[in-house]
Amino acid sequence: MGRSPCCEKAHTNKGAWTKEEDQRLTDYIRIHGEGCWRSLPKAAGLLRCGKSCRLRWINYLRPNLKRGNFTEQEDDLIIQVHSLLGNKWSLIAARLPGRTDNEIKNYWNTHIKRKLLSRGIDPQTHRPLNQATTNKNTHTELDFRSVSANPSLAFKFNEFQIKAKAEPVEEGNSSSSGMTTDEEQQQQDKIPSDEQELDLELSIGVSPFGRKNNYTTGVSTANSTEYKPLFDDRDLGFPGQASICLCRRLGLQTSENCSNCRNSNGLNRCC
DNA sequence: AAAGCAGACAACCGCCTAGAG
DNA sequence: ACTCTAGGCGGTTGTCTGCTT
Repeated sequence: MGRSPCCEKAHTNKGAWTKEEDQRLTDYIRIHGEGCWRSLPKAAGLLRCGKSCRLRWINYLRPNLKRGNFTEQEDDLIIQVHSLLGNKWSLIAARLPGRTDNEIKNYWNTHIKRKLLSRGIDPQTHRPLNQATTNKNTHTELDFRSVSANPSLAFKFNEFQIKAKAEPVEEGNSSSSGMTTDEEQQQQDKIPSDEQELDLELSIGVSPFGRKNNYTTGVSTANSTEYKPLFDDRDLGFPGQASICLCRRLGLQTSENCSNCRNSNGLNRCC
């Protein structure tokens, strides 16, 4: 038995949206708000799939979207957060107000990938290209889905605060990169200093605050490890959006340019 | 001026998860 | 405990646009 289609495909428009469709969707959401995407097209008089409406709204019609070129600062932030989270576009987008996950994903694939390659850096591992083939799994990409879906894994994260970069998540002695500990150490020793700056000590654990989907970061210093929620939708103006504030941890000395670090009074609130 | 090509990005597809029943 | 559904996400595709030949 196959998967049931998300909508009646025979009577839905596909392809580019017309101005009239945009207007209908915008008007409807202004009056009724977001949500119930499945029934929205019919209610709004649109011959579109609910998913398509949601995507159009989120990626194009939603207010406060920032259009236009990415700044150098945004570039750097994307690269650094990507080095921590991997292809978690929605999480990366949560750090760039006004940018969408789709926009960042496209920008990554068309600009940043090339930029990194031209610098001799592997876009997936964030390591020098000549190391990329032997060191593919040693970056700090975190599989949040597997953590949340696997209670025993979640327990491990909670109990032991496993360091994502330094130790494999699976039990046993197999290294994720297929190298021995000594070989991995040798690879680490070869990494140029500027690369190592990106290798923040990142540990994660299930949120001690008991909020759903609040994964935490642990930032180790010489004396202690500080754990903070990675995202808390209360920190943002729009509920449901995830927030990760890493600006200090990513090396920014001030939070002046991080809108998520400032409250409505312009005061620093989370760094 | 026209054809071919590459880049950019909007939109779609299919999978996954959470929550309701 | 199980099934079903809606929403969300990441990967991929399609189309448009601008540049080069």
